[in-house]
Amino acid sequence: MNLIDDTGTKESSATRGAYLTLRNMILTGQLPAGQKLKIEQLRNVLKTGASPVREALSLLTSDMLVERIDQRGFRAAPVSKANFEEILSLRCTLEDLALRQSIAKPSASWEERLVLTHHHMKKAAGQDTAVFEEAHKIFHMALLANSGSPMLERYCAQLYDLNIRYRYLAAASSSYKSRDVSAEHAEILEAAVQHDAQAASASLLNHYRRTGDYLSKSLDV
Amino acid sequence: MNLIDDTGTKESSATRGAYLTLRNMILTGQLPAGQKLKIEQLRNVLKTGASPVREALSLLTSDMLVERIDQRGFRAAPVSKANFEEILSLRCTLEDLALRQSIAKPSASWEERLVLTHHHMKKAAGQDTAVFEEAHKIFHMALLANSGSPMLERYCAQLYDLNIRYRYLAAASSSYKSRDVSAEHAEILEAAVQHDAQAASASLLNHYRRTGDYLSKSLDV
DNA sequence: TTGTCAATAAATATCGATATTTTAGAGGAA
DNA sequence: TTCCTCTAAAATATCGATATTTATTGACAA
Repeated sequence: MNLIDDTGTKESSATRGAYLTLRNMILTGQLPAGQKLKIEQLRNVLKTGASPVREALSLLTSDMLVERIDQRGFRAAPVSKANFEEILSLRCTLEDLALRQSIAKPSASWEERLVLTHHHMKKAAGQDTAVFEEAHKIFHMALLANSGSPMLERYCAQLYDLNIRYRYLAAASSSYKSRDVSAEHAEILEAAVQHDAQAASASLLNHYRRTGDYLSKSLDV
Repeated sequence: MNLIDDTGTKESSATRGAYLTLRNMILTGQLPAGQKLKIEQLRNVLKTGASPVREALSLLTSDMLVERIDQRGFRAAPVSKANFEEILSLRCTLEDLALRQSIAKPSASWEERLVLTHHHMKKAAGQDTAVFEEAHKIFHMALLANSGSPMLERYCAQLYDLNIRYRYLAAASSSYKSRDVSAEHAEILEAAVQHDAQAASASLLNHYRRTGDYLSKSLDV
């Protein structure tokens, strides 16, 4: 969950620490797509034994961030335009569903959380990319958090992360310039607290598709 | 994939063997829901070291068949009526989508595969439960296999497995008597090869929901 | 030059042992 | 009794070493 936690608090376990660090490295592109992930090499980077590393890689396999090739080790999952478009399309379907379910039986505490996380995200806007990304994810997940379907939310979170990876990828290329999306966020929030499922869903999908087009272009280059 | 493969061919790796065996044991209820999964105990059952066992359990975590409690080991994922209904609902949404996408741009080889797997399933009807279950899954996954979205298919396969677990659970209880579903299968196949997305989807969802009601009742007892 | 095969090097997968953490239970004080 | 606290037992998490498997290199034959 916490994107930047290497030194800070005492890691609960070596495996969990390795998992979080590796995941972060793959999402941000520090470990490039397709790269071979050698145990010995990662042992040095993470300063831990082979078992935690292997376990962390196994966990990342189910997040679809790492591929396991039997008897031949692990590699960072490859990226492609087709994969990106698949993620975008699935995300639109599943988040639309989760958002509508969340709005269908709204609760006061959920709405309060929405307002709060939106506020945090706005405050984080000026800061470091990683800090904003974290707040951005929390806001978007909060939108879906009242769906009553934990598995659906899990799928959405997974797809969200996979998408982030493409954002970092585009940011590294020159053609991508981050656009201002704060108005779009405000629009989604407003519709959600008004319990207007139709408008909320439309704003959310518009938000994703516009970013998607943007990223898609930078993948062509 | 192969539900019954303990002794047969040389296991490619200890981890993979442990993964397949454990998965099967959880799906069929040999390892009851919620049960603590002790490494030492599984080591004896699987006749392998602690590392492969731990890795297999990590992989099963992402299949949502095993829960990991940090520093406190693993346990078989619990079952509940709410969880069952969530699976059913998600399954209907996602398989509906995948089936429609498959039919949207049909290919000859896909249709041939449908007919073939349906035939195999019919032949397996009289045989052992495990054999039929395997064929049944292959037929249902074949229906979705032309969606062009590997991730969507993966989610569907995952949800399918989670559902199987409840079928075994119900079979163990007295109130559940397996009903005849061959007519329903034939109906789905027919609509699919006719490229009638509307009818195929309706039949598929009907098939799932009827089984769902059936299972749901047996969970009440 | 190209292709094949054997020997070597590298990397993975696995094991056995150990340190650390959690759980269970006994004993005692309020 | 009920609630702590402390200790012993059990189980997890992790390490270091080894066996297996895969990849690489270089010699030799076509």
